[in-house]
Amino acid sequence: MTAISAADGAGLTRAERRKAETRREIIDAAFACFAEQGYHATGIADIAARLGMGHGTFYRYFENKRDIVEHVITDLIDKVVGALAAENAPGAVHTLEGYRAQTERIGTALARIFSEDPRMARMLLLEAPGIDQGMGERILGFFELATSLTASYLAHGVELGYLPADLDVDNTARAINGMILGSVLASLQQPELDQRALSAAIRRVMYDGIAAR
Amino acid sequence: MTAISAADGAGLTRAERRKAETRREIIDAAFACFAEQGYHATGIADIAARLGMGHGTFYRYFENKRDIVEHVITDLIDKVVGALAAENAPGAVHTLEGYRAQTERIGTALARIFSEDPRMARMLLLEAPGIDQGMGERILGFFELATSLTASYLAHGVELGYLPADLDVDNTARAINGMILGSVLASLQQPELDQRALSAAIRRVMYDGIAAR
DNA sequence: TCAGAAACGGAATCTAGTGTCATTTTCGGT
DNA sequence: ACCGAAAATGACACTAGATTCCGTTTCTGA
Repeated sequence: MTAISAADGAGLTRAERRKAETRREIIDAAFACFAEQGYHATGIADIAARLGMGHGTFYRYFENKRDIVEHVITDLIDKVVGALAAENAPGAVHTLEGYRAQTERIGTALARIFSEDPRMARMLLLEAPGIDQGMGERILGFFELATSLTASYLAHGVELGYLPADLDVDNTARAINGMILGSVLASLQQPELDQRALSAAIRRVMYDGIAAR
Repeated sequence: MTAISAADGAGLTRAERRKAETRREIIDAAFACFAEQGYHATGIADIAARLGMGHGTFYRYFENKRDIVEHVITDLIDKVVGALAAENAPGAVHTLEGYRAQTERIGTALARIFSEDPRMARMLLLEAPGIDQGMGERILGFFELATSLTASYLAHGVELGYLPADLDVDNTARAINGMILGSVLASLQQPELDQRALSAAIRRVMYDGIAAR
């Protein structure tokens, strides 16, 4: 019990730190494989090969294939949630103008995170739901979470009066999140698409509707 | 050459008609299996068993697993496209009021078709994209198609002046279709959800925006 | 430098499905 | 009722991967 808990980083042995690092590398490699070839089409051997390790080694770090994909997805969801949380909270704004600016920030943040690495959207939207029942539920649950977050933004606006009192908060939240989802999908099929314009179109619909004034 | 081309139905032998019927049954059974257990989790044997036939028989009607799922998806897409086509064409309307009514009809038709059989949405949105690269493209292509259809509706409105001249037709179409997609997803996780209210919320966003007047 | 422990690697094992085929059953016509 | 053709069947051969195992290598600490 010599080197244990040297309090560097977080009280980890050198070995433990290296192990964590390898796990990280495996998660990244697995993400790359899954996103590029698809979950079912990639074997454990592919993941190991990408790191130049024997595939037996893989099992020293993760239980099985299902285990690794679980970690990959958790990782991605955390990233998205983190990006959203980084923008200010529902209650941080008090006027329609402020709210509009906030939605713009959020939209920009999402657009950046997704267009910066298209594999992320591919994995989350195209691959993950079809992995198995459980993963499908998990992705749906994530949407659900996003909906309630958006709903709380809207509810705040209704309370302060800069959004109409009779707004159907939950369903409107679903509609808004749908637009965002649609833009992510659009960027999947046309990566060169102008995200800024798309995001602007969404805000215009949100605030003005489409009718001619 | 006795019974050939008796011109009943469409010039088919009795045997041919029965064969077509069996194909239909297999497609339906396959759809049920794929939607309920997932594509990768269902074997040909499952599909055959559901019809009480030997799995060798399956191969007398379809090439292989990929072949059958292709047919299943084609079938579903045709159904959706059919439901959309049944509503009147982009050019059938000449006022904002008419357009609003048309969107309401379309929304209702979609809501009905999807809530009438939740497996359809499950299959199209959760299962299909992850089957393989090609199927993923196909689903994305379907969204693309939907986008251009919506865009043509919008373009028509801009031309006649009941929609604003500077409307970003393509991106707005993406936003609108996103809302629809969002509502289908929402109904997947909460089947009891009030589609009518959700659809109304979408139209309200579309026409009025969310700002307090 | 050495002994024991932990990490590796990849051959070997196991399992699950796919797709084939020789055999049996059913069908349609006479 | 009988015959050849067509359809159905399910045992079987094969393959692709996932997971396990154990001999080998690399580390760690003294």
